[in-house]
Amino acid sequence: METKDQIVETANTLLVERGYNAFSYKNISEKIGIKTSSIHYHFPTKADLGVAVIQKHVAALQQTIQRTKNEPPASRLNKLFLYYQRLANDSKVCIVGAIASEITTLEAPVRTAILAFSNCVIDWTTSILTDGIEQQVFKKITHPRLKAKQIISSLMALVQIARMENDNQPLDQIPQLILEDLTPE
Amino acid sequence: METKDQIVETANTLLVERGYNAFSYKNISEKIGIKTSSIHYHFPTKADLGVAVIQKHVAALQQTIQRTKNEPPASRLNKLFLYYQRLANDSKVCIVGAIASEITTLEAPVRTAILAFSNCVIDWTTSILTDGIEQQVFKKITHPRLKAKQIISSLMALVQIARMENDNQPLDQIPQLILEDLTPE
DNA sequence: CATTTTCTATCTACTAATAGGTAGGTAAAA
DNA sequence: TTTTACCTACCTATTAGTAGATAGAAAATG
Repeated sequence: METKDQIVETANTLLVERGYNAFSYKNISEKIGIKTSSIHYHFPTKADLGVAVIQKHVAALQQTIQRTKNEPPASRLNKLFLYYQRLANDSKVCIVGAIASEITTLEAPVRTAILAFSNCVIDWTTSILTDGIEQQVFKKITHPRLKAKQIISSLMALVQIARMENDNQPLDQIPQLILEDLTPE
Repeated sequence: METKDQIVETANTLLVERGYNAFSYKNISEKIGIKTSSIHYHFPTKADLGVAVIQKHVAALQQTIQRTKNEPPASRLNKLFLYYQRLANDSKVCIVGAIASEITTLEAPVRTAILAFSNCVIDWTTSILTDGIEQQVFKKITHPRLKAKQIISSLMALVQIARMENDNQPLDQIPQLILEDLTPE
């Protein structure tokens, strides 16, 4: 099962680097030294591969959610920041951002998968916010889910813009900015 | 010079709907009833067309900037919100967002053009903020340009996520949220 | 003014490259 | 002996882009 993982890993890199419509089985085959037909053996269609890539992100996120569930809200929020900071460092972007602009061209299963992942991120962020409000480390927020979406959105697009600008430390001061906005008083 | 405009207009719609790599000369030719070779006559390469589309956005933005330059900061900010709200209503996205995820696959002139447009938007937003701070309708901000980037980013990605979710009123409460954050006291 | 020439915007017909995907064979492992 | 994981060889559709013809408009010339 090593090749299969390698395919998903390579597909992920290419997808996040170039977008969905600009990566091909040929790209992957050249990178890992395998024929395109062998990739079709593991993932009959490109949609299958796309879904697999997204599901890997879901799995990783769910692990992070589990692993940090007992940490204080501020610390969990920091994990979120760290995720986007690492992306920026590697000149990568969030997979939601990578795929979102091509959504109308995607096969239904891929659309479903990316929507599920996006919801997962937003749900997690929302729960961090509501926990923080409850514990009074964050100020009251009228619509926590909307605020969560706003935070995720800003991180997502900041990373995209940063890559355009060849800036790989775009989020150095952003967490502070967001935290200030969330702090009560 | 009507066909040329029609090509740019159609290309823009397709680009914003499907992304850069998922729209083709054939798509355009079918939509406006012309052969692909005729499009090549007006725009020899796809990069030429891409640049033309982006430059139309730049021109429109510069017009808005000019037209509103004497309005109060809050009103100008509202124009910005309105722009993104209209996009969301039409299930479209900001051209920066549409192109950003494919940036590594783009021809240099297209990259340069989109970066210029992006900077134009950020510059304008920054000047709205600094004017507002000066006139004391907005609270003091340590890094206005960063704040501007954050605002634009959140709008850009909110619109993208909204289209994924088939939500075409995603920005109903966002302007209020941003304004609260900017208001002094 | 009439004619010739050039220019503009389109067309038909083509190319080489690439896309995702399929059919069927094969060697080794289970 | 069946399954797994690869291979070669192919297919059809599409891509961006080119070459060359043509009809009509505009401009230059006698």
